[in-house]
Amino acid sequence: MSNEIRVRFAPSPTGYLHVGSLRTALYNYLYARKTGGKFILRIEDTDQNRFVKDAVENLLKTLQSLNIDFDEGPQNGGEFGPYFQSERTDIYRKYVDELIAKDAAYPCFCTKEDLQKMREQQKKRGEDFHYDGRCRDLSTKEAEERIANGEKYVVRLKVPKNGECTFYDLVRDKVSIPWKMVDDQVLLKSDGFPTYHLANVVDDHLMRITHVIRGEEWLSSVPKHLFLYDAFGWKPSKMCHLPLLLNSDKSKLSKRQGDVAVEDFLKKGYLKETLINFVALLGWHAKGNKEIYDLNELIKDFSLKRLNKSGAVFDLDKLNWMNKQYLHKLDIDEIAKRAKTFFQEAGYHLEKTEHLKELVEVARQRITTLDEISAFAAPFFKGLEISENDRKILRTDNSQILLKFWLENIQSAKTIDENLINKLLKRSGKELGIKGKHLYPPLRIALYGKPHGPELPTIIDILGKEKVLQRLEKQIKEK
RNA sequence: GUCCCGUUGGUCUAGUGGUUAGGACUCAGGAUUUUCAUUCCUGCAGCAGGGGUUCGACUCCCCUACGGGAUACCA
Repeated sequence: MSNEIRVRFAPSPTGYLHVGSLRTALYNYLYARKTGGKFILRIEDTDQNRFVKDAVENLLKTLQSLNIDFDEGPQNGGEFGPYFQSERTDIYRKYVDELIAKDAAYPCFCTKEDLQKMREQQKKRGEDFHYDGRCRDLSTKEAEERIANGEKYVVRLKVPKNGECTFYDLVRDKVSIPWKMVDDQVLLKSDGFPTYHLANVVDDHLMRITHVIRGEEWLSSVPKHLFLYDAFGWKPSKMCHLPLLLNSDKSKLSKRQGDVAVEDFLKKGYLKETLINFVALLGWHAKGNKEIYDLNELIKDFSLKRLNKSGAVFDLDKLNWMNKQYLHKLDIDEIAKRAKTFFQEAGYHLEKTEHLKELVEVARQRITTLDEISAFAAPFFKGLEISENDRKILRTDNSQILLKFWLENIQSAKTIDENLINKLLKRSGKELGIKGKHLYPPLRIALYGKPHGPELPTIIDILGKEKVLQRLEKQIKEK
């Protein structure tokens, strides 16, 4: 049991699930499932200024809808809770005291104004900002007195002044960072909440996290964390820093350049299978050329050893291609079920379910995202919007003869099926001398509103006899 | 600025001390299809640059360039 792998996804609830976060969550999940370990969700809500209502609910809902589930976390509990950091402040307090006692941290009484002044002076001298350590060597007595007097304070990390911190990252191997680049970071804020650095280390230890798998933006904070582990006398988790997800200009993937929220992609009709598959391949790849993976296959093939080192551009073109793959591939009933939401949103109702299925089948071949299905299906539900150019085609003598012929024959037909339609198509050629581009486009325009689209038998079947007759009649009258 | 990390076609990537550097997306052309879509075929295009090490480097080492990240009482 003691060598069980335990990994965590530790988002801060800022309102929505970022696709980068999804990938981080996914890799953690895959690693846990691959190794038979545990996957833990921990909410990093230590910033009271960034509190967003319902953010946690949204997060859980989104992850759930992608079938990523946790072994421990806010919803299912676990023996290492609570899993909200905001409910663990007493714990952090205790460990901060321990750090101070061990001379690894110190109280700092500098105010925001003091820091601002410090910043300005350093800027004048052309230096970059760092805390100058003026409270670092206050005597214990003085510090205790000032605290007793009710002075506001924070607790800072007492980082070494010289040397460098060397560690091994599972993705990047050996990394060295000089201590002089590491600031006396605040660990405990004046509101009593911890900063990320403290909470993260304390919780990862207490929750027995064996592998920290997170974004590369944390790489340069690792020395602070290792310093804390060391001060506490704890064994650090293994570090694994993932390459970043990038905008097409190669900057860190951000909201400014398009959608980054998983829920937005879902709303737009990207399938969960696509999202999982696509994001999994941004920074990881198994040997070989396989690139369509379902969740189980990912679990089977996943390995931290095959993580990439360099950032990956989130390419919409390829996402679209992959979504089409899944639209074609997934079970038709499943697609139909999911399409219902979009039909409902558009206010479309089909009486016969077999027609729904038929419609979804032709639609899935021609759309990129599922939300396009309502526009694709519109001609079956609403009045047709025919372009002026297409109307001209309908008004030709040729078209009028053709439409009348079809109207009469369908009117008198007992059953209308593919067989009949094909016969009529042939007879149109033989008896009327109308074929090819004089045959198909006018019929399709009259019935579907556009010269391009599904096969005629399909259109006619979904429409039903009554609507077919109405539409043919209308174009004959409107000549 | 400083520190850290990275660099195989436009994008995602496979790959080896000796390969015609492989696949996918995109794009272009073609075939099939009544149309559209699908599918299939073909094509365009790549090891950032310079030094080493080596009989031989895309592959190992160093430098440069470029890109990104970090430099908060945010995570």
